Amino acid sequence: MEYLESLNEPQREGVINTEGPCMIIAGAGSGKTRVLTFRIAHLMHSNGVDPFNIMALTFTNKAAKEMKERIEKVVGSDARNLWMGTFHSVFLRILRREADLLGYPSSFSVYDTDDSKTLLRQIIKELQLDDKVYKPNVVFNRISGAKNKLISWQEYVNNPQIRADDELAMRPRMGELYKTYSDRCFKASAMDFDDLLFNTNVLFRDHPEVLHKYQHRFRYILVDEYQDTNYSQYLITKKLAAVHQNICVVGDDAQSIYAFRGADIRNILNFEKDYPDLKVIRLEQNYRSTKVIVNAANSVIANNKAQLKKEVWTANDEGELIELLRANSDNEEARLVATSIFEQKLNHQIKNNEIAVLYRTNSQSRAIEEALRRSNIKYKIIGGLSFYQRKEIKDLLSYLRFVINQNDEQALRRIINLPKRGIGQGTIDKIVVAADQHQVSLWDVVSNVMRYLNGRITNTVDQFATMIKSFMAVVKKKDAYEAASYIAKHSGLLRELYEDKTIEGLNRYENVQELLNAIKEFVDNKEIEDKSLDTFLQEVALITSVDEDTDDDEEKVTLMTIHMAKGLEFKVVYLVGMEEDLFPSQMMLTSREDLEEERRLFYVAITRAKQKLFLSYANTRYRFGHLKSCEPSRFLDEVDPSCIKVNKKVSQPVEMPRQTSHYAKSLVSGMKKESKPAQNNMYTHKPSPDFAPSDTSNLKEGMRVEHPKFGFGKVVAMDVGGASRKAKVMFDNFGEKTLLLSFAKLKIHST
DNA sequence: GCGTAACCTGTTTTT
DNA sequence: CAGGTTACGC
Repeated sequence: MEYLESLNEPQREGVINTEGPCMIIAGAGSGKTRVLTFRIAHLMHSNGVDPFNIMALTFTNKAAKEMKERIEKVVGSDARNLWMGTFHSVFLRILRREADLLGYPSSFSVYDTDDSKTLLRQIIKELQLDDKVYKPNVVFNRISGAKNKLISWQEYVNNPQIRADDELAMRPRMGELYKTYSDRCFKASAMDFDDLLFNTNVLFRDHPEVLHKYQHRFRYILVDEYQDTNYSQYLITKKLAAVHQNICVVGDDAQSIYAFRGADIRNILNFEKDYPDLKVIRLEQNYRSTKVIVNAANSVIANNKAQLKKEVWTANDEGELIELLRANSDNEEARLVATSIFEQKLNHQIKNNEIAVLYRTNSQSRAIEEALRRSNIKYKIIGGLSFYQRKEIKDLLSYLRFVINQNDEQALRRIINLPKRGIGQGTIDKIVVAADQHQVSLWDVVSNVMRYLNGRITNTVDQFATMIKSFMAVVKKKDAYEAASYIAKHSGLLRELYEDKTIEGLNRYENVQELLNAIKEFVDNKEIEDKSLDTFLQEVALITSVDEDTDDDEEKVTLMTIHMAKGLEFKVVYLVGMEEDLFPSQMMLTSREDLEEERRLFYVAITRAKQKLFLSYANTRYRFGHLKSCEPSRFLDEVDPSCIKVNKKVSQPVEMPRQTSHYAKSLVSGMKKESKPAQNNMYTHKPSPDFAPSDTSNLKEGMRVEHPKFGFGKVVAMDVGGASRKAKVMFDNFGEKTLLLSFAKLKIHST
């Protein structure tokens, strides 16, 4: 096998140890994808395994596609028969096939996060609950969290611990919301993202014969990015692998950054317990980055307690030192980055597409964009609002969805008055009431409106129903493209957009055309047999922004969040906004685990760089409309100082905020970092490990409170200016701070 | 039912 | 500050 020649020893082990459970701990840049690719190729090529018997789960559809292409290069077109994709897409496929066992039609809809939250907003309103207490976001996260831990609504309402938690959080009716939400989704023949995994578990639990079928079919199971799987995903793979035990997980605990989405790092930390004869392989040699970058990353991650033992090293050159750019404002930071990029291109012949600017939050992209535009540097932004989340796209998709699945309530509500046809909130309410009274679906009422309602609007509603019925007929006869363009034209959506001559309207029109083009491409694809609209919708449900094709032929600097950068690499990386409260994010500072996840995020950012890393921070930044002073991030202190060079080119003296971190102080005084951290700074206050923020609705002047970062303090004033609820607190060590109460996490200690 | 204007509120990451 | 929501007048 000539491909084995190009691998180092542990990599080869990872490729040829195909039988039995196997865990590959792959440090950043250690050639993980290569090993995975070759492992699959080896299975097929040398061991003669039918690709039909292999399931490979990846983190994004894009990763799956790329890996498939790479495997194809080694073993040929056989690779197409591999089951490869994200957990969501692979099990969506299985669920469609087995849907009737769960009481769903196989054409069920998939609700995205938007649909879910809209539905929750409706339910909260219907139950007459206060949406300030039951914030759709909070409720959604709570339900999502439960589902990811495989807690059904029945178990949820019957669990005294959970009930106590909800009551403590002043949200006693959460279980009811969970139940209603589940009911409504089921009635709408819809599953949300979490349901796809949850219901797969239900399917395997309640239908042993189905589980059995897939257990025997998938003799080899591979899971990439295992550190980012949640309990639900963990159990699916465990069950599927139970018979053959040929499970191979690949991951890096140091790069687990999705706990907020339910990822459980313990899945990888405890993997050994499930499979006592587990073969553990460590890929510790980094082929990607310079020594400086590897050392810096190691020095940072060493601060985390929860991690698997591993030592990443590299035989690469020492490389250039990391540069620290200091700016007085976010705009100046952006200018410094732009200037530096210009210099890199000029002096080191670096191309645009070898450069990335990474940030913690999407909102930080603005300043950078502006500066790059002014410097005539081409750039592209990855992430943010995805194509499939745009209003006009969701509008047309809702039409298509509804024509396929008339139970889809969210889709119906979206399109019934779009474009405006005089069916307003009042009419919709009447329809809902009628449907409820007669115990029929909304579509039953709409399609037989004369039977259930009377009055002026029945005519309009009836016209709408007739239109939908005609669409349903078209879909039966035509392929996806013809059906979709017919619907786009005859629904009036295209006309409305066409008549909008503003630049935005033009854009939207083009976007819809683009969607139609995508459908055309789907129809023209020779590999797909079934060209119905139905099939297209199934494919499209799980497409996300990462998967979208970006015009790579053009040379552009890449701008994205650190999360999006996982799995990518660039010669030169700029990590901007290295400020306390921003990175680590102030929302993540309540527990040690949270801080460790932020630190892993920092680790991911550093290790994206192959040759050169720039870190930057600003002393002031616009945050929610106001200019705020910022302090350098504590993370800067954690980077091995011998890896950093402070950029001397900053002309203006750096104005320091009142509370400066140790690192900032050492910069001012020109001291080396060996000196002790200053007393009374943020490191000295450690919130108790069980720091649970109190409910602050009764917060009053004079109360003594604890803040996870600023420590203890006393409330000196309430409701200071502005519309939002704010409190002014005098902290023992940090002076006076004004905190936004909806946002700040405070623990009340005494009155 | 619809459009406008005043008003409110919030800030993380995304399959 | 900006985007979303509500209230009100037509």
